[in-house]
Amino acid sequence: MPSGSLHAKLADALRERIVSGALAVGEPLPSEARLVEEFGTSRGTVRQALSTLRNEGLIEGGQGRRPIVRRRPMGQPFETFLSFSAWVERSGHRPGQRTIELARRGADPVAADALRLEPGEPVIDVLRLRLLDDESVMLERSTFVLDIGLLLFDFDPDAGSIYAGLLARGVEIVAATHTIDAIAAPAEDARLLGVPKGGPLLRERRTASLADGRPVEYGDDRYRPDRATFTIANERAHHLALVRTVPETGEAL
Amino acid sequence: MPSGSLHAKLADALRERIVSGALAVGEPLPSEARLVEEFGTSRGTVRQALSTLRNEGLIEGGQGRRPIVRRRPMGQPFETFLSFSAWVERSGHRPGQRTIELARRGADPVAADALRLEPGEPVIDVLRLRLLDDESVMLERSTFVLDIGLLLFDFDPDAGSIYAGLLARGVEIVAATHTIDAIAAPAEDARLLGVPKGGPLLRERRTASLADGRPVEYGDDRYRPDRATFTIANERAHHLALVRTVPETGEAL
DNA sequence: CAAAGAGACTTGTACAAACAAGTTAACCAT
DNA sequence: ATGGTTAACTTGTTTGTACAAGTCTCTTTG
Repeated sequence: MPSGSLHAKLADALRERIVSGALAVGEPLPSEARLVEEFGTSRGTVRQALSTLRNEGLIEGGQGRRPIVRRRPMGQPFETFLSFSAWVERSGHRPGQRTIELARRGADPVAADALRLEPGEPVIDVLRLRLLDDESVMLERSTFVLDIGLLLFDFDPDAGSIYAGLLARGVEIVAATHTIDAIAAPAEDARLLGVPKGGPLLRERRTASLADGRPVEYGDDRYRPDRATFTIANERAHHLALVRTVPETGEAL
Repeated sequence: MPSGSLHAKLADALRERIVSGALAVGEPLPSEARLVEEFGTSRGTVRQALSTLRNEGLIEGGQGRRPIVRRRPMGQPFETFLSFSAWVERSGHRPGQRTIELARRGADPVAADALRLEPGEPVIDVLRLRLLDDESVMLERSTFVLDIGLLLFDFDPDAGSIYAGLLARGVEIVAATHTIDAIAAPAEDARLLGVPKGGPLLRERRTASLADGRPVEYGDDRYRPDRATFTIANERAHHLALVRTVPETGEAL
């Protein structure tokens, strides 16, 4: 999918060589002069493409030294993090889901706050049990704003990813904030997930937004702690928007 | 600290206007033509500086529209995430610590694996109770490789951040991998943190490395779940190296 | 044999020019 | 007033040139 501009096409071409293995990890890229020759563009355009790859963390290198391949790009980290199905498939397992409830009701105070609505405003609630190789792994409580949530009635939520379904209908989620903590399993959650009541659950709360910044989904996912963890890699250069926060006293379950 | 090149100085100048508030969040930047006029450089140089800020996530905008200020840069997200003291101070609270143990012993298998050592090789173990406003919040078990760990005997670990002390001695940690999950509190941890035995704890395991990639610290931090959470903001454009993983069966506590 | 130097090669920086393409605001006509 | 068109302004893309600065290799020199 060449994105119109020349430097984008060039970046795509070089990225393709990296993912395909034509350029191995650790190997130096062709010199800028060679790329100019090969693609018939100016050096500025070549440098623009290389800058893109550098920002993606694919290549590194300094002055006087040809840039070298740092690593293979991972498919779509954003998709993977947002979509349970995509994550499970990437891990080499088989995803599944059982929709327990799909309802239209008034927003509870927590979800309303996250979605910038008034408590009681109509929203669509979804309660799904998520499976990994037929084993219960995660309990997902999602709240969608009304106009987006109504789309969920158009397709079978048991079929697969809700995000994929929404995307196919033109709803493009481009940003999300995730908060991760641990809670003691309430009776209902413990029963559905097959863990002891009061035992630890890994919780991820999520607010997902569209390109214009409007939040459209609030989610509360609870994982069996022995089946899921979160991993973050951060480097000094590549500053990550990752923050530990102190919740206000009394806010906890 | 102007970094030599013109475009770097220009980026520094604009960044300074943003952090100082001279350019408010949401406000458009001066047009490229104005910046060319003001700084007396070419447009290419101006665009290079703007590209830097864009990559830092400070500005955003599209064709035909002046870029607008997205947000204030946070001081040093890497430091904040690595250092408990820095995190607590940023949150407006008072950090504290009580060193329970500082010992030289053989590496346990888990730490040895993370540090690429053989089990039993000598390492430095640190066990510290971390306080937030005089309240126990986190239990930190760190294992340092020998040459780095020996430096810890030179300064008082109760004084403050170990990272700050190491940095002052020329040990610069530039990369880290964090894994977050939830566990049930063992008896000893429960007693030290003042939580019920078997209740949920938020655990962060960490491997920190130097610039050359050598891992020098393995850490296992356990938080009271009502006093700490992890928050991640990710956007489609700004791909984050953030991955959920499925731990192997039987690996859990 | 080792160290120093020269030269070729490479990437980084900076300037200049021109056109493409999107946005905004003013203007005119209905 | 409203709608559409135009014109000015803005950022995006591309090419060209020139020099600075770092890296590497080969050769010369001690």
